[in-house]
Amino acid sequence: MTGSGVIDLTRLRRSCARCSLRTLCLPASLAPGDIDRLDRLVQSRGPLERREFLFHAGAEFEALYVVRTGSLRTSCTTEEGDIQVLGFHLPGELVGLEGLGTDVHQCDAVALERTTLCAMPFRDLQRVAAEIPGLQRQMYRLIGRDTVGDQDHLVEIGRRSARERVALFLHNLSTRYSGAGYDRTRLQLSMSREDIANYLGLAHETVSRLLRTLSDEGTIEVKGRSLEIQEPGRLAASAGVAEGGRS
Amino acid sequence: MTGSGVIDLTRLRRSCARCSLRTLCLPASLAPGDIDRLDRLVQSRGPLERREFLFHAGAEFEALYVVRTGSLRTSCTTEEGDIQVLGFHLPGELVGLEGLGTDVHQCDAVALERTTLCAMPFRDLQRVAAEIPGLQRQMYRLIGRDTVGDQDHLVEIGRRSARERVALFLHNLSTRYSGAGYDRTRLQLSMSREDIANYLGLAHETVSRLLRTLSDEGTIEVKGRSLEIQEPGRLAASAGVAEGGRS
DNA sequence: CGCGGATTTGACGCTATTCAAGCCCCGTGG
DNA sequence: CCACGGGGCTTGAATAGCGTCAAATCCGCG
Repeated sequence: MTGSGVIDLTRLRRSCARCSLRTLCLPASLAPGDIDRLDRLVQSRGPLERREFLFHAGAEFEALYVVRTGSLRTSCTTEEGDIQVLGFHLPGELVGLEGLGTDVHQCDAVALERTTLCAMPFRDLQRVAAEIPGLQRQMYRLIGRDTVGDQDHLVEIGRRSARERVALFLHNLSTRYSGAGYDRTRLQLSMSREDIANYLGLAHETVSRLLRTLSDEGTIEVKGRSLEIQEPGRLAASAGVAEGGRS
Repeated sequence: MTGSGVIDLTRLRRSCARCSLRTLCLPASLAPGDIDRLDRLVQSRGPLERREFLFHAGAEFEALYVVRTGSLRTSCTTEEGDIQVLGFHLPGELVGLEGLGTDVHQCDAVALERTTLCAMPFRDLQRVAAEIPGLQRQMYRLIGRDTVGDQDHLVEIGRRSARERVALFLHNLSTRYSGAGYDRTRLQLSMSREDIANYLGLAHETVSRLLRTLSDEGTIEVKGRSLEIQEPGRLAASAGVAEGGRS
């Protein structure tokens, strides 16, 4: 599991206090002493290689994870064997919440590229959070953010045309990446067209076609999985949102 | 549903310990003494009449709510003014979680019929939960259940035919109602066809047509908003799930 | 260099939407 | 008590948008 980047990772891992994602993550607005306590329970996890699973549906829920670098896909498989992609998890975002209710993970989580994470064993986290109100509060914030993310997903795929879905998807990705400190106009997609299609409730051919349409219009430029947003305003308009809006 | 009226309700409200929903709700697996503490912070709310709002998007997040009797619809409005129905909330289910992240409600919540609720001021709840591990644990369970509910919704509307969506919707309603102690075969729909359509990402005409189809097949019997499931097995099959399955 | 999976593109058909009209149910007021 | 009105629901017909199937091309990787 802990592949070849150990040294790097260890350094990165050393402390939440120095983590570039700390304002997005659990340490946000914690006192230095409290961050130290949190630090002691956070475990490095990974790197996971592409296609490697973080957990499977049915596995015991042991920890919450935050993506540090890379990305994951969560999905569940229906009885007929077809897959519904539930979400993509980018740096600074939480993974594993769905296990909270039953202590068993309800979906699969798989790395889309080389991915590093922080694991927070839930039992320990709970114990420490009970003593640090700010940490408790921040956990709830992350949970709330996650809930709102699910809502956004619903808004993406309910009663919208395929074109709007694709545009909204790109717009949301851009917003989320920029929140984690990445360039908001250049996206390196880590998921396949099939994944996107499945996430949006479309056929992968449709996704492909619509990327081309948006590209022909000059809104974006696509080359394989690298994508540049050339006209953010037009993209937002195609998505049916005000520029910079949340969903 | 719970008997005929007000007296019953008042008595029920008196204490979580006697509430018929307690095993679904926060008191689950709490010691009697702890239930008393919880009791002291829980406030009765309502009844809300049909069309009355519990909160609006943008309102300050003050409390979590659990539906006691009746039902609510949560929805959000996009910039173009069209509505996405996010969820229906039945007895024993949580409302208001989406406010957790930002301290501001992200959607509207409106009663679909006469509805009573328990309100748990979040500040107090947090304080007490910090001292009662079992309560904290149960809060997480409810949150997890909510997350899984959102996932189910996604599975309902992603990559499924209209027919499957409608069947799955009814199947889920039936499962949820029976979890709260109601008859699993007789449903009294509190939401309009329009609401259902919006929830499922369909046109209301389509919902109407498919209810008729299922009815013609003898799977269900529909008369306005009262609905009887005559062939649960066939309904589950139409929904594409194993009978009794979760989603 | 060549294989296999991912992506693109085209042609065609079906499903669900849209538009339009009529109906039913229920509450309201005469 | 019945007539009226209106919103919700149903039904029909025509259309468009998206899915399906099929084939070609691209690309990364061994």
